Amino acid sequence: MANPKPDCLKNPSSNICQTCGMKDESILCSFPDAIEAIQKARIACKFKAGQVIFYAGNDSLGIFTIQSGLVKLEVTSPTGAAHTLRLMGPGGALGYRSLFANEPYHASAIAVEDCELCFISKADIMHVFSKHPEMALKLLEHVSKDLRIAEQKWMGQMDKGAAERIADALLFLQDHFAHQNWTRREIAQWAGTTPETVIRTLAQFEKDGLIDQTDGRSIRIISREKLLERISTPGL
Amino acid sequence: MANPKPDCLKNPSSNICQTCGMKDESILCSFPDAIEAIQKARIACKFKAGQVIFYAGNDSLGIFTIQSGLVKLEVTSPTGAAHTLRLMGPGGALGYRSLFANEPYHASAIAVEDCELCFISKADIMHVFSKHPEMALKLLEHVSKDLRIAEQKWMGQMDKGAAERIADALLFLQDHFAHQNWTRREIAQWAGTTPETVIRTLAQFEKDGLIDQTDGRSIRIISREKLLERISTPGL
DNA sequence: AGACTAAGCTGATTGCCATCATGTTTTGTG
DNA sequence: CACAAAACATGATGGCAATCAGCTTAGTCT
Repeated sequence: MANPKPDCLKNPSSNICQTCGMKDESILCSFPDAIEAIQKARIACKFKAGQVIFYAGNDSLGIFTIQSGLVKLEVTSPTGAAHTLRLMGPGGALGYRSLFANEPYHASAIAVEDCELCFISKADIMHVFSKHPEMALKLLEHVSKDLRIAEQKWMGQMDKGAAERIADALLFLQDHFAHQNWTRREIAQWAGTTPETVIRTLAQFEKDGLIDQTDGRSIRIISREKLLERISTPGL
Repeated sequence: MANPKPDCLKNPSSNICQTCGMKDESILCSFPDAIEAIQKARIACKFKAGQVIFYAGNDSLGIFTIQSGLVKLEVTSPTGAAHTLRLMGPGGALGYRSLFANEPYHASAIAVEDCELCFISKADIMHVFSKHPEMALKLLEHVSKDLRIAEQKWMGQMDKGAAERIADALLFLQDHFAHQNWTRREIAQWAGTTPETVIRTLAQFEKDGLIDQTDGRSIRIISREKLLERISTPGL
């Protein structure tokens, strides 16, 4: 096969994966029939925290699935501010939007933690699709949900204050990702605000007994209920 | 066939359409083989400006394609502010995201102008898909592009000032939709701001010779170039 | 025509939050 | 251990845009 391979696969830290575990949660593995075909097509690669998996503007050569670790999709505005679009953990995937849209990446993918990925080339994906047409519908469902999530998060940002967005972010990050060491900057990039505002807001939350951050820099949520109250109180 | 039909089809203004013209641009008509099957499944319905085609929270029973007129997808925040998520004209479609995600609508669809739609039930869509698997890939491409557009517009809103977003809106609305009578309110809902701010900004644009609004309420763009300059000037 | 409603327009005010500046603590690396 | 770099924290300032209020114009209906 003469499939193009991303640069990362030529790095010394890469190696061919014959036996890497297949997570059931992965969007590519909903159909048992297709798993074997995908297994054969996978190529493993590893990234350290902070490394860039792909850059906005480049073409998508295939899909990365996440075996372990956390990855963020990030866009940088003309003014230089970075914002986190999506976060993906084990079982998630990267690069599928660009692949299916036949567009270049519109965001860069960056490893938040050390992580292990598997790469599946576009040709291999399409080959599996041709044998298992139901998979396209499954992916369609997945991307359609992504679209709702993006539009909802967007609208949420619009008419909420910074404190509400930060409370939102705290709950979301705790619920969906084990990773405990979120920096104030990372929270800010997810909540669409600045590190200073995050710091001030967290101090206020602590004063109000909603969270506890006396233990180093980690944030412990004391009262989910009160945090939830802060998120949307229509009339007040 | 015992397919569920939306309420609108029971209205007096609805009628069965046997011969309505099929637009080539429609996302459902990329495959000639499938057109005939879809033709048979279509049901026509009409809406007047301001009428609601479906409400957020309801389940998607199928897809509407737009024969003529303009439709907006709108969300209302807990505080009561309305924002326009997407705009669709002739050849566009409605309801497909919810359908494929198997989720309720997350936004309401409202006719901006009088319009003529055609409804195709979920069962009919799926039947066509099963015979033409390539169509699912085409839809996947379409939704993937929607996702990019949503994420890009969102990011654009984040770190642009109101004037930039309004300049953006003016150009976008002129380029993509013939409809000339955008109210200040509609522009505000698209640009993510308030009617007052739109009015003040337009007055400033007029003073600077970018637009002309002496003719009643319509907005004539004098200099696209200068408007574009306002949109993104990174360093300055 | 007159009345009523929606849209357009203007001014004054306020508050939120980004920005800048500065200092402190933590981390991690040779 | 030292030292640099990054993260955390806090204060002061200013600008932008939402909000509220009042008013004018346009459009519609009887």
